[in-house]
Amino acid sequence: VVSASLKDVAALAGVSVGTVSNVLNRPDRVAAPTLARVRAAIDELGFVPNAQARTLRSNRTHVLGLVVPDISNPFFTDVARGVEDAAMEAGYSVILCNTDEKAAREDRYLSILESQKVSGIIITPARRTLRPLTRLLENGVAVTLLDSPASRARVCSVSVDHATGGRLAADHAAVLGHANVAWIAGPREIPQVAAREKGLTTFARTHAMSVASLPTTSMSAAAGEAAMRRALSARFTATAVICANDLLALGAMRALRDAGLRVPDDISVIGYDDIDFAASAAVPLTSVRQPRYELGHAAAELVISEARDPNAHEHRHVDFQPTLVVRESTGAAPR
Amino acid sequence: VVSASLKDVAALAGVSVGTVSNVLNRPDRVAAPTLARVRAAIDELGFVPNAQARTLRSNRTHVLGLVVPDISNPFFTDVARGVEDAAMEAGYSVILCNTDEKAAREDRYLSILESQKVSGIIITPARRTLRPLTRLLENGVAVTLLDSPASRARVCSVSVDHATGGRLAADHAAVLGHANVAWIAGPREIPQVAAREKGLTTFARTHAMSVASLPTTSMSAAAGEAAMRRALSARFTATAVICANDLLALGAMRALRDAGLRVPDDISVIGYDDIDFAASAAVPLTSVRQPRYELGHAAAELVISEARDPNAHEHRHVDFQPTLVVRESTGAAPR
DNA sequence: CTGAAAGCGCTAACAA
DNA sequence: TTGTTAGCGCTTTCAG
Repeated sequence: VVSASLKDVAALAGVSVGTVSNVLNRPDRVAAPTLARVRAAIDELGFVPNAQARTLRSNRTHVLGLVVPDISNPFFTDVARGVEDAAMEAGYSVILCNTDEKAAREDRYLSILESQKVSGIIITPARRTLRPLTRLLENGVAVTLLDSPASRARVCSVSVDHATGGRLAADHAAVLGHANVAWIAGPREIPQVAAREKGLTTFARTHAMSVASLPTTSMSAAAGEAAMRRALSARFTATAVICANDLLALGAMRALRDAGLRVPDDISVIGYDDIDFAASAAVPLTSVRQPRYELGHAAAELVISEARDPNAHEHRHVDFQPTLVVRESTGAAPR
Repeated sequence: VVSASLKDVAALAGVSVGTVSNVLNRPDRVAAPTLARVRAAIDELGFVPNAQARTLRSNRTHVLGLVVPDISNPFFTDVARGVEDAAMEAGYSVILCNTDEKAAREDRYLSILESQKVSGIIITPARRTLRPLTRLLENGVAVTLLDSPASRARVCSVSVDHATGGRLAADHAAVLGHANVAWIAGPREIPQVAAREKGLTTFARTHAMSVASLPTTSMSAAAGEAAMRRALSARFTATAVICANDLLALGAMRALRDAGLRVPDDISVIGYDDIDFAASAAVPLTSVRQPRYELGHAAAELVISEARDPNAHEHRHVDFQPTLVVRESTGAAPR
């Protein structure tokens, strides 16, 4: 069996292919009776237009590429849902591309997306440059950057104000009376993390708060646990621990518990991201929330708007504000 | 700017388009010097073949559809990674479709996938029937079912032996001396959950273990916490709690902790899925592991193999075995 | 081994 | 309002 084509529909309805095409694309240009007849034929044959052929001729696909470092990270999963929903609302579909932060994988995927003639790409690039996207941009593919500090002159972007996020965490600790905090930092090469640290330390400098930085090599729970354990084994005077993400915080809480310290009575813990598991941790975690779904949704809207009308389009930069979600892992500083 | 076409390459290399096509698809049929010349031209122009046009003629895409109920669920996230990696290895890309278990969304996506002429679909259907896939199947689209009990006569499938999973959990509890266990059940309509329960109760019947079933309306941590709280407020004699998934287990542990019970000293807890957070919970969770990534990888391999050679293909059913991962949340029954 | 030419399903002029 | 027709970029016979 082979699926019905526009020609088959035309034959069955007793009209020309041009008319069927009009029924599909400009129904207003078609007389009512003809319209009805053609639509009946379409239903009868279960005709679904071939998107490839349509593209070939009209040079417009309804496909987007979403390129992220790691879809198993709950942050990107929720972003992906936002992208997908916005895309579906606009009649677009989404090709998912996972780079694992590997430049080679990214290149491979960009080439596939080019070959698929996607009309837009939403990307958190593996490098800090738009270089690999040059040819796509030249060919008129709409690109929106997702939470990336790469140059924004030629593209739209959506991002979160991570400096504010860092400040929010510090401010919350200050209000609770914590004057000595530890910062479980994550790798400093990650730009989002660097921004959070900046917000935190800037606040601390102007509020008589001392910050002990505990770097880690990854953003995992294991890394957080190890860092906390190491810190506890030396003299440790902080009464609050602020972490670069929730996984680090969950790990840190495990180390604290093993050391016999109670959260929040002995020590407060603050995370970042507000992943779903933050709420269901043994001690529900206070965290800085990023609007992940909204981030993805906005990115898709931007890229679709550019794809639809490249000429009228002006590049925009949407900056989301993080919010503090207070749960049980933070309390007043012990005296 | 518009991207280079095969014709441009042909002109630059001084050969015909047919020869360029051969360089792309059957390089062995081309003389070495010509090959070199054409490849140089390809590089110089940065030529990337147009997949749409290729499809139109050859009627073969290199695109798969992945249709899942909920990509925010870590289970499906990891499955998706498996699919994606297997697809990439074989030169395919993946369109991601999230149904939210809504029939209407599923229909919409299936129509998009048909229109995109994907060569294969991996799906956990929203209904228990293949009906919505009929036309796709008739048109020769390869379909593989993902952990679904829908009819398997006409398609490949991959699944996990959930009855064995239930038995593994029960057996582990029995070995530790637990004779009274509670089962936090989740919604019974979910077939995977029903199978787990069956494995559990079958084991219990033949091993003098009593099972108190605590149904919930969802699979969330909140539901697990509520169920546990409710159970504790009545007389509660179980020394181990087995949960239909890890989220329920994490919620249950929170309720236990609030009630002043220690895990595993006073009561043991077993989860299901072994999501990443199971390991980083406050008390690392003993859980029944499903090979999620492998499931996705295998599904993609099956569907690609069918897509590549539909005639030589025979439908296969790959059944994965779950394994028990023992962590700190289980211990000997208190006496 | 290479070239010429037909045609995949559709859209977009243009003509009627 | 509808029909006719020329391609979109590529693959694939079939000749040479």
